[in-house]
Amino acid sequence: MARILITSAIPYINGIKHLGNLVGSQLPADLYARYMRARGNEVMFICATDEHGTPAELAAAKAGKPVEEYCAEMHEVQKELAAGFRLSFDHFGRSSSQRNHVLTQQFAGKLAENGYITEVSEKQVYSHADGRFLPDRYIEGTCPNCGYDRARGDQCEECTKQLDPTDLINPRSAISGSTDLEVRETKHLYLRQSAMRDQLDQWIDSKTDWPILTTSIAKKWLHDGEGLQDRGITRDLHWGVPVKKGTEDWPGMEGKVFYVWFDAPVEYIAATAEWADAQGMDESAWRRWWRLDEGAEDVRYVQFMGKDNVPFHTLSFPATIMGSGEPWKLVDYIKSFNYLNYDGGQFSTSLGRGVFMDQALSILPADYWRWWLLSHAPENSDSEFTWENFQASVNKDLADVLGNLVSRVTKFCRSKFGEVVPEGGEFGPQEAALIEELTTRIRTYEAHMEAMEVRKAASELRAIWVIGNEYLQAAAPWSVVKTDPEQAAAQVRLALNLIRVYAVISQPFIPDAAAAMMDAMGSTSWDWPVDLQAALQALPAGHAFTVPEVLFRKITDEERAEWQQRFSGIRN
RNA sequence: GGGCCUGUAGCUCAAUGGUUAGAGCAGGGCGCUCAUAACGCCUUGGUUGGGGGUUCGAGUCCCUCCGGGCCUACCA
Repeated sequence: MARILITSAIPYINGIKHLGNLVGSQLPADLYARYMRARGNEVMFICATDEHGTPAELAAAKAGKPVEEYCAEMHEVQKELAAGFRLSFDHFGRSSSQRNHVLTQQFAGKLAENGYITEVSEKQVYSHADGRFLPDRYIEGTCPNCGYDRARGDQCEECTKQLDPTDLINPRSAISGSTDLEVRETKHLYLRQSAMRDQLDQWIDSKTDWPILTTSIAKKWLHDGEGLQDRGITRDLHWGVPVKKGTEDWPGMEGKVFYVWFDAPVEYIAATAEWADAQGMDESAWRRWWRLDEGAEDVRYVQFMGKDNVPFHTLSFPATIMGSGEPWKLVDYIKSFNYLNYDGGQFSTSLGRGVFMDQALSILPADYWRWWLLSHAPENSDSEFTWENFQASVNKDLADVLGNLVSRVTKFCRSKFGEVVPEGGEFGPQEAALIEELTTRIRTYEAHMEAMEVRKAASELRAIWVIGNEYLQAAAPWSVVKTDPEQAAAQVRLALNLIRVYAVISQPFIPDAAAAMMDAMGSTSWDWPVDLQAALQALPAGHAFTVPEVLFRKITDEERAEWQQRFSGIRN
């Protein structure tokens, strides 16, 4: 039994996430966590809301609420939705927690002690009307290069030229539109990532089994231009972790907070501590997952994220850990994903284009979405959601192949033998062949799951379901029963046991349907079918079962057309 | 501009440089009647984006052109 620490990139607090966000981190992380638990490993699966930063403050202001209150509410909303999608976090924390404040400040203190923090005095734009410093991209103006009048302070989206906010002609606040701006001198802390470049480079080089997507992004940042740059880790905001050197005040940093990307990854650790607190456990309960000197030596740590998060997880956060000089657990494997597009374009939170988590659950159960999203996960390149594809995949895979199999087996048994596992007959060559083929395929499925090859695992699982139908067709108990009821009984007994095995191995993908299958089989035995021969005898002759409700109803053409229309434009 | 990823059947995707490029869906044919008009079997379908090169051998490696996407460090 291994110990596996799994974290999903933490979703930002300012609204409900869309399906692209879900499939890029939380959902595959959940698949892996569920599989690893099913195999008997000790798993710690952590996620949280990422609550700090300018966008959170603006979203709260827009909602007319204090930012603390806004975040608390949105955290509950996201927590509920995660539960709705059956995301099996051991803890869903908050980056605004006291645990995170303390840990973030401790890391900063250690980094300062070890000489990895420098103070830099710089000029930033302050907006009197907004009462805040403005991040570069919150300043708009006319591009000096191409004349585009909505260029942002960091880059002109029209001509792609990199800009400095002071380059803009007629600059204004993107928040209020105010032109009452002032360049002010302000002091910030920088993390000296450049000083750790070689160490990070060697560390990345040692990760030869990581996805290309992960390592190529890291390499680019390490070697591009003058190499890895130092990074500002403080901001002039109110909402965040106050800048402190451990537990001490940081002279000159009064009123400033740490940059959200400095405190967000630390929340992985803090959320584990929050978990221990919620369980009423002591410090050692969470430290054994994170401290190499307190039991984490044998932990395997896997992170899941979309490609936009890769630089922070391959460079900034490891630099924070390495620079602390303390024995914190570094990530062992980073599984990163490309983007999911929506029907010919991008999902858009601002335009309300695409399907969002709450909307998805309002029209269909979680398993439908889980199955489609995971079986089409954007692992090698961006992939695309279309309603036609969704309807076809879900109807065929879930309703026809799996759902109908359960239905035909249970209903046939009920009509010929009653609602108990029938007695009599023996397994013959046909059954032996089935068991052999299934064993091979289950081993392949396990290998794909171990390797986090999500689409391949889904494809193999589907093939395993198909074999059940092939067997029934070949065995034809509905014919055999007329001449040899004992033989038909043995065939049906096998098929019923197959349903229980399918519930066990399908559970990581479709937990609700799996539970319904297990429940219908009157069993609570979720043991993984390491020995399939034995697993197919778990339900003995005479064992009672029930015929379940239809597991997956089909999506009609009318529904598909209506949803296609409803989610094409502006979110209501 | 630079870097990276990607282009394979109508659609979604496979294929350590090594037989005749494979699956699922869709299309066509046959079978079955237990089942959610479900299932099974057979089958049509390819100049692997274009061109050039390396090699005994290229979907795979190199060059070039074309298309799609991402990143480019103060949104997170």
